[in-house]
Amino acid sequence: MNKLPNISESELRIMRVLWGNAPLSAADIDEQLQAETGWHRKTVNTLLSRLVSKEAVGFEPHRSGRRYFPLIAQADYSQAAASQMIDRLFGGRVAPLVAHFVEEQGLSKEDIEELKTILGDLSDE
Amino acid sequence: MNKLPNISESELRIMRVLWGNAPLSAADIDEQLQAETGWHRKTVNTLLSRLVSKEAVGFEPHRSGRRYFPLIAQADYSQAAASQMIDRLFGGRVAPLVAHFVEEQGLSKEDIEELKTILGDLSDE
DNA sequence: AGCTTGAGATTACAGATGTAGTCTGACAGA
DNA sequence: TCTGTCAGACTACATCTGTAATCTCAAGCT
Repeated sequence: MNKLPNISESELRIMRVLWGNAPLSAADIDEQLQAETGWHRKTVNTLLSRLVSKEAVGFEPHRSGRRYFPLIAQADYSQAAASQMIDRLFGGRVAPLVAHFVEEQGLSKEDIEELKTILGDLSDE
Repeated sequence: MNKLPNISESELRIMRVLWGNAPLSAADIDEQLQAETGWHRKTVNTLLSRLVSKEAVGFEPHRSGRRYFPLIAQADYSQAAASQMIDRLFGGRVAPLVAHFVEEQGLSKEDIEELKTILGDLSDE
């Protein structure tokens, strides 16, 4: 089981763009992040290089540039990050997190429905 | 609403000790962390200073030393960290996180029961 | 009154991170 | 073919982190 690389906050923004829509050129990514971050093109470039060396992102040549795409799945990364957080802050259990969340910001209707469905399915087995 | 300070991974270990049992001297903390981390006393000391300057930890003089205690509540910190993570990785919704968790590692009986209770209470309102 | 000792303050130093600037080489025109 | 341009490579640099080592000063021992 190859360990997932550490991805920093800024790098994660790039990953989110790529997870949403890949492959993309550096320019495409930059454009999509402009509104959100205002970063310089070079910044996007640096982050891409770092992600490539971490093997979190890959690329293929395309015309006179490259197309980048994620090498690690969003689901895998999210799951790993979430369970790390849950271990560190909630003793490895999900329920306390949900409880916290409910108290502080409440759940949306969709969340409630979805959770009920999930729990219902579990009871069936 | 005063922003919670950023607490790094190592600093968080100190916080967890203090959340579990405060006030404590630096030596007490060091002792409790020995098994887990093997850190040098000086390391614990540095981390404590950093936490004090971030105002995450406070202290009072005691004999020829100090007693440290947390200035931010575990619940507040956990909640903030969790919702940040949920925003970044799951678009701000809890259900997808739980769904992921279920798929990857399943839920304990307690989790299931607790979640049902939480959801049940919500439906009552 | 010196000397040792332990607590906290200050300094160290390498690797990660945020955020670019500069260098270089290939393609697009003039 | 010379030249400007744009992508990517390499370099920069301040801050944050992890992990200590050294400095300083007060309390206690002799």
